[in-house]
Amino acid sequence: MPPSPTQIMAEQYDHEELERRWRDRWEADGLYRSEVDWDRPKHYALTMLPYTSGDLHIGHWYAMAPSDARARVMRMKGFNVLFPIGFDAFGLPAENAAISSNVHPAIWTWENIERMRGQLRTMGSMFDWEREAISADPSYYVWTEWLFRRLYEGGLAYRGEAIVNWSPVLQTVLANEQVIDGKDERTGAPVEQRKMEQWFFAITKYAEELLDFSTIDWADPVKVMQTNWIGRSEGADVVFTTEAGEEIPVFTTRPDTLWGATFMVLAPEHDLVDALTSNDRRAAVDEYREATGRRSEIERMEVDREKTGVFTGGYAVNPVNGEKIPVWIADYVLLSYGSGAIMAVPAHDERDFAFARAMNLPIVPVIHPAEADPLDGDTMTESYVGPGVMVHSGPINGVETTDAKGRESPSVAAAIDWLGSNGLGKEAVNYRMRDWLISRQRYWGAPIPMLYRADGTIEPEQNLPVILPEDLVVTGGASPLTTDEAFLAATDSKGEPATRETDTLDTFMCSSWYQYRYLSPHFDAGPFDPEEAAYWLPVDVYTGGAEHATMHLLYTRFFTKALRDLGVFDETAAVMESHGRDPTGLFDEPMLMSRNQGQILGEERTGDRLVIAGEWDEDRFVATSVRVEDNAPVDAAPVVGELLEHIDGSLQVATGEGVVTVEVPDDADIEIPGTMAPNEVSQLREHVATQRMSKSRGNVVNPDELVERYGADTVRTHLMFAFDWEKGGPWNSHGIVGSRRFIEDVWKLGTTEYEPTTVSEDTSAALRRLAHQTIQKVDRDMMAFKWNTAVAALMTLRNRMLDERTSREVSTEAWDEAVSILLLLLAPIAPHITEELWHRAGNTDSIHLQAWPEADSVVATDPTVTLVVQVNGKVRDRIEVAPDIDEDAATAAAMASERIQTYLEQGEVQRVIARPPGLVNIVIG
RNA sequence: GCCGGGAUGGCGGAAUGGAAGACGCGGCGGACUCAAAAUCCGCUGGGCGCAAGCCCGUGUGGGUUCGAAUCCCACUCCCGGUACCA
Repeated sequence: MPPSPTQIMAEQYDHEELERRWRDRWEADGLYRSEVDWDRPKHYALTMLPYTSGDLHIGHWYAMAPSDARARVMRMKGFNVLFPIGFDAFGLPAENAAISSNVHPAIWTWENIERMRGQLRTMGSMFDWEREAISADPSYYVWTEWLFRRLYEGGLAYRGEAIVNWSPVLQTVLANEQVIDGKDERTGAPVEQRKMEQWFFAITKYAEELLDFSTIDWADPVKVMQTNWIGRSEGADVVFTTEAGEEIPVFTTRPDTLWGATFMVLAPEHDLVDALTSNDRRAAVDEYREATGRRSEIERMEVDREKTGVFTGGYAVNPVNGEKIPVWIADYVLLSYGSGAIMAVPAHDERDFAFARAMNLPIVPVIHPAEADPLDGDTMTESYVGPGVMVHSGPINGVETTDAKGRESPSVAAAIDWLGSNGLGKEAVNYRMRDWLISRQRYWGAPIPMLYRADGTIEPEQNLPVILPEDLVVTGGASPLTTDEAFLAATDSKGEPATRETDTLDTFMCSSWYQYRYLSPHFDAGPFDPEEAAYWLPVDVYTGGAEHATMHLLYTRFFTKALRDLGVFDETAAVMESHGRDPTGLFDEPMLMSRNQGQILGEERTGDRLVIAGEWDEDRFVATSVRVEDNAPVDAAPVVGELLEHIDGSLQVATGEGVVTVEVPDDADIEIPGTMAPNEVSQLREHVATQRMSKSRGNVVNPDELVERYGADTVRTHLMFAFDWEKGGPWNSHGIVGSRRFIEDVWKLGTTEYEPTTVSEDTSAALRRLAHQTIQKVDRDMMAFKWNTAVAALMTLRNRMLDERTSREVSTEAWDEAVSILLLLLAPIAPHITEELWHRAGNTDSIHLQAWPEADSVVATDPTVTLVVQVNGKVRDRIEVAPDIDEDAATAAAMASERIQTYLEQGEVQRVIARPPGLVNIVIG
């Protein structure tokens, strides 16, 4: 028997040679250059730009490869696609590297970019590198500065006060992550909460508009989180007065309970605390304020925490009834929320109640609960927040109160109206969201282009850019900008000497507008070229980490709205109109659609199994020898188990009976098979739990090694296949072989000749049916960001094709069509191998320039479907029926089923639920 | 604490009111091989049964429904964010 074509040895799949060859070819051909073409529909796909952390890790691939694949599908669907990349290059880690490794932030950053570029290229993504933008490049940050100036001139940037982490030892401000337990992580010195002058953006002016998501398709959880973050609440501003006549404004959502206010609480940092504090209370107040400075905001907001606070000795007058009430300070009141002061109504507020009970303050109920006895302030055990009728409340006595918020509740409406007509307060809306603090007392960031004149006035620098000097040394103390004479010396617009601002900009500002810089990174007449922007804007689909839900994704929305109002898009709108594109609403939001992936965590790793000899010394075990042995039985030595942790020469070992602490003296024998003697304790492998990858944990998965071993196509396919993308999860190094086998099978299918023996029309039709169903499935899933099921559908097609290659019953036409569909659908996911096989099949132009396959719905329709027959909800039979079967016929078929008969005899048929063609449920009783 | 998300075989996951476990990893059995790897074929949620088949099963406890992994209520644990990590 002559060898069948399938038996001919297929050419070896050499991923390395093939992938490199095609990447070079694509680059030489300019395959991924995106240029404005008003005759074609555009698609701007964007993946969050990476921070220049050093090496790309698997998480970057996880974020970018699917994003790239989807952009490729859009391109095959006929869109002119822009898919750019760049680097978020300013930020704290560069300064940390400067301190720990004595390398300048600029050098560290540019070297990292160089390395990351190379790594990104191996991904085979369709990035248009000619649009690369880097936020730390002067050609970029000149426009960051320029935009700051526009916001300042437009009244959206202002100087204000904020509390910062101040390290008295380092004489600088620390990031929250640098503060551990109230201490500086580097020096261990206590950190103070200090009020400082800072620059802010007035994002709260846009709070209302930011609550409107009606024009964008973003993930629901993000919309909910942003809505809660903004935290709109309705109520009233009411002014209390101190005995000295100073005003204490408060915001309250419950102005109807003003008559129940029995005390006030100010944030310990509140400006009036000093004035209110009596001499005999000063020591206690000062001590409490200092203690508060050591607590984080998260700690302070914990509702369940035991309430603390001190009396200032001062009193305020309740404007509604003229009563004198004591003023306290407590850390549960935050300076940054509302006015930093509250009226306390312990009878009807949970936290106020807890505070009043803890401090023995009076509790006066002003709501008579519906359908219950009146409340008694002395005996209540918890605050009452439900509906009822107002009592002891002067003009609003007898008014109903409900669970509704704001004016919806009659009592709140009545109180607001009464306060208004008596000039004691007015209706107000408060937001939890604060203005955006953009000042950083740091070196490695875009300079804030402002000048301080000798007379104390300020003005923006007109000569941009303000270049960040790169000849300074980062010490970890105060920013070197604050002492650099050459940087500080400036000239104002009148030619007078002035001093430069030394704060730099929050890196979130750099990343709030990068989607615009990508359009024309070399454009020097503005932040972006209106000719490009008019065509490409807005971003059609944005993907990135779910961890950016509130901050980055809110900031970038604000930024776009602000730029719109400042007229930055006016010229772009004019260009749009000249091309017949209506710009209405196109600059209200930066990204029309947004979806977010989860995080890839480090792989869980078991520690070495240790066999330890020695003897017990009370509750610890002192080792004479430690041996690594994978399958050692539990009774091989006194202590046998997995190494969990290694701390200062002692080992934590998980044995069958719990965790044992093992002391390992210097003279103990240590034996690790497969390593060179002498062995040391430090060579033992500890257990690593799944958690975020970091260099210090040693659990970073390096994509370079995976690419070298399996090829970029396999790595891309696997990342899209092995996870629920929106969820993420721990990396598992074992599963990738399955994706590699899939790619190898595709190689086999694409490189071996197919020749049928006896063609079966049914088998051919069945393969065609599956191929066209696969088109439907893959198309739907890729559009819906369900990469894993798209790849699974392709694997299913692969499985069937391998079967039919053996059966040889499929016609050549059906076979060739299936191969072509498989390659075209896989091309966006595995761009290299599909390009190679496409060319081997005799095509001369790139597979990535082909049209996305369209399913023939007639070919894809199944001739029969399975009807599930249930009795009382349990599956008892399955019958093949026509897909268009009606209710009566389905019921008849189900009742006629042989297997069902025994069940029908067991009782009366009560009901039949028919959901043709899939299900009939017979309820018997 | 607050806001958002999650929990399904040994593992990653699929199924968003109608067949639980698609697809893949791993495992088990077999073929090929002197042998191993690779590859190929078969099986693979748990239990009972010679079998036909039956029972149980989606973090926990309750509920709605003819029918619940999916909807509702209460809870447990895990992940992300919490305003200077990005």
